Amino acid sequence: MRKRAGPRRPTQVEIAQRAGVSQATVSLVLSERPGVPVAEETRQRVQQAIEELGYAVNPAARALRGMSVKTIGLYTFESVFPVDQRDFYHPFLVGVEEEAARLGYDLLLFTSANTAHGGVYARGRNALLKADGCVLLGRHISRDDLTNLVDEGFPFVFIGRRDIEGTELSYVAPDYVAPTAALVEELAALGHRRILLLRQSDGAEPGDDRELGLRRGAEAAGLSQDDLLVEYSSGAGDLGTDRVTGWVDDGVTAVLVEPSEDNASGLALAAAAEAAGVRIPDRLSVAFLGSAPPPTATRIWTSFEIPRVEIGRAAVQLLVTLLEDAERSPLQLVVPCTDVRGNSISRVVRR
Amino acid sequence: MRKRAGPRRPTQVEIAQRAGVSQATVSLVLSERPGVPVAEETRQRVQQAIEELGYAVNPAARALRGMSVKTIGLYTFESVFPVDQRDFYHPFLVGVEEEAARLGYDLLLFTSANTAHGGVYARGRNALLKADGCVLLGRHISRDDLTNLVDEGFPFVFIGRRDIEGTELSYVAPDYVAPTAALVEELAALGHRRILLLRQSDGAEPGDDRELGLRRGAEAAGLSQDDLLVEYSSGAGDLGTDRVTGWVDDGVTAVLVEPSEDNASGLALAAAAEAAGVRIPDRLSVAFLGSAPPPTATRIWTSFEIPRVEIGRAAVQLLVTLLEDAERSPLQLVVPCTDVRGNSISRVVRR
DNA sequence: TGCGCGGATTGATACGTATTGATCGGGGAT
DNA sequence: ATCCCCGATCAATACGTATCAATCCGCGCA
Repeated sequence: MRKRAGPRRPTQVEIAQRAGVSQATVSLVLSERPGVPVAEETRQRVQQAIEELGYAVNPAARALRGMSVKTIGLYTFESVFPVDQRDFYHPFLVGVEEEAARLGYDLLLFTSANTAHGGVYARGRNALLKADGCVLLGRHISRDDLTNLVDEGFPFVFIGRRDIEGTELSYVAPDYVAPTAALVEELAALGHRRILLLRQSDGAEPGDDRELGLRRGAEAAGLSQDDLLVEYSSGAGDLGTDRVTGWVDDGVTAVLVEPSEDNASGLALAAAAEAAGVRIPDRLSVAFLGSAPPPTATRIWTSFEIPRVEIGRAAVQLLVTLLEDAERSPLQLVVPCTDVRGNSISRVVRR
Repeated sequence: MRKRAGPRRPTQVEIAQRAGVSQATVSLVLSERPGVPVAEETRQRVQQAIEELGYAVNPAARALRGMSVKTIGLYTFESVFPVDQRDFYHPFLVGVEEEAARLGYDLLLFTSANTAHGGVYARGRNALLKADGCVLLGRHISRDDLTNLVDEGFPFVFIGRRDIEGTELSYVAPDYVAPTAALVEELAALGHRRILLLRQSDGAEPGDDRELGLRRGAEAAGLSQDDLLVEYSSGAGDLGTDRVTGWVDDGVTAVLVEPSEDNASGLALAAAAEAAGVRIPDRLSVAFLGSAPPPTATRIWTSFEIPRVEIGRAAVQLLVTLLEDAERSPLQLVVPCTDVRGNSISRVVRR
C-alpha cells in the first residue's frame, strides 16, 4: 500500500504550459471527438509538446472519471496457466485472448483472488473492479458469488450455462440439446430402444440440457419416455462391472455419457464393459455428449466437439457489447457443436 | 471511451454518513495503519456500514493518489496463450502466475499492445501504466522500447539477459557461463581439443555468455584458445552436409549448439551429420547449451535445463522488491541451470 | 483553577482527467 | 454601426481516495 516510486510523469497541465494553452484544450486534442472543433495550429502545438515530453495519459484518472479503462478481467477458479491437464481450459483462454486483443482490450487475470482465500469477494471485496467487466470460467464458481455480482450490476459473462433463479445472468454456452437429440434419433434409427444417460453427479445445468436433448430426441424418434434411463456417476469409483452388466441385463443397448474434465466416468465405463465382456459397440453403444477421451488406434468415440476457442471469443464479444451498449445487447449466446463420427455406436443386434 | 454503465457503487462518503463519522475516518478504518489510533466502537460502526452497503474500495481513486494497485503487467511479444509451440514460454508464465498469486498481485496481460500495432508504445503511449510494474518476455522485444522504459523510470524486469549501453536494466536470466564452462572441461577430459560453438545468428547476449563460458572452460582445462571455433547459424537453411564434413575435416570433434526456440539448427545439424555419415557421438560429440530437442528412444541430448518456472517466479519476486523497496533491491538475478546427462558426447577416438 | 498532553476525529487538499457552461473575438447580415 | 452567431478556447468542477494539519475533548498534574 506504499506510494509508487520513480520520477513523476508529465501531466496534461505541463503539456498545456509548454504549448501555451489550457489543460482543457489538451484534453480536447487528445480525445479527438468529432463534434468539438479545435484549430489545426493549436492541435499541432499540443501534439508536439506531447511528443517532446513523452506524455502518456494516466489511466487511473480516466477511470476515476468513470471512463472505460479497456481492460477485461478473467476470473478462473483454477490457475490460468496450469501445469497438468491444461487442455481443458486452455482453448477457452486462447479464444478470450485473441478476441480481447482484436477489440483492443487488455486482459486482467485475477490470480490473487483465487489461490488466496477463494471466491470473487476474497480480498478487499470484489477485486474485479479493476476491470471494466469480467469473463468468468470454471465449474466450481460459487453460485452466491454470481448472484452477488448480478445484484451489484457488475458486467460479466460466464462461460458455460448457469441459471440462477430470479436473476438474468449473462453467459455463453455450447448447445448441448440439439446434438444430443440428434444422437438419440440416430440411435433410434439404428434400432436402439432403451437408452441410458449417465450424468455427472454434480447435477449442473449442462446435464439438464443433455437430459432435455435426450427427451426431445426420443420424442422426435417416437421412443417411449419409459425406455429412457438416467443415472449419475461421480467418477471412476462408482462404475464397476456389476453396474454395467446390470444395465445390459435390463435391456439397455446404448449409453450416453456426460463428460467431465478428465472423462473419468467414461473411461471407467469402457474398462468395466471390457472386464464384463460387454463389447463396445457390438453389445453396447457408447457416445459422449461433448468432448470424448482421445482416440486410440482402434477406437474413435462418437461424440461432439465443443468449440472452445469460439466460445472464448464469443464471451469477449458479448461482454464488450454489454459494456458498450448494454441496452441493445443480447444477454446470452449459444454456440453450436460439431459432430464427431466415431466407431463406438452400432446397429443393435436382436438376440 | 464511453462512460461505464450500471448503478453507482457506494463510496466512503456514504459509508461515513451511515456510520455518523467523516470520510476521513472511514479511510482510516480501512487502511488499518498501526500508528493511527481509532476507537474500537467507531471502527465497528464503520465496519457494519461497510458490510451493509457492500462497499468496495475504488481502485482508480487509490491509483490516482499514487498508491499501488497490486497489479503486475505481463508483456510478451508473442501471444500469451499460443496455439502451437506453447511449450517455450509456458513454463515462464506458470512461474509468473504462481508467484504473483502468492504475493497478492493480479496479472495484467497486454494483449492489445502486441498484436495491434506492435511495441510497448503502441496505443496512447505506454499502455503499461495500468500496472504497478511489468515483466517483459520475448526474444523480439525492441531494444529502443527497453531504453525508453528505463529512461521513463518505469519499473520492469526482463526475462532473459539484455545489456543496454549506458543504462542499468533489471533482468532475471539463467546462468549460461558456468554450465557451458563445465561442459567444456568435461569434453577436454574426454580428449577433445578442437571445439566448435554454433551460435544463433542474432548475436544476442545469451550467445555472448555461452562464448564466455566456452573460453573460461577452455582456459580452466588448459586448452588453446586457437582451437576454439565460433560459427553462426540462422536455422535449418545454412546447415548442410558439406558444412559438417568441413568441420570434421578441420579436426573438430565436438560441437556446442546454442538452442533456439524450435531448435532448428540443432536438428539440422543432427540430420546433416547423419546424411554425411558422421556418427554422433562416435565421430562428433554434440551438446546443447540450454534446452535440447526432446529425447528419442535412442538419443538423449547432453544439455542443461533452464529452470523456466523458477525464473518466472524470480522475475516477479525481483519486480516486487523493486516496487516496494527500490533502494535496497538487487537489479539483476541469475538462476543456476541443472545438467542433463545424455549420450550425445563421448571420449574422442584417435584415428 | 489553569495548563498541557495525548488520543480521537475531522476539514481541507491534491492526485490527473473529461466535460460543461461561459467567454472571447471576428465576420456576415441587417 | 449594431447585432448575432459560430468557431475556438478556457475556467471551473467532479470523480473517490489518502493524508496532513488542525480541532476537540477529557484527564492528570501543578
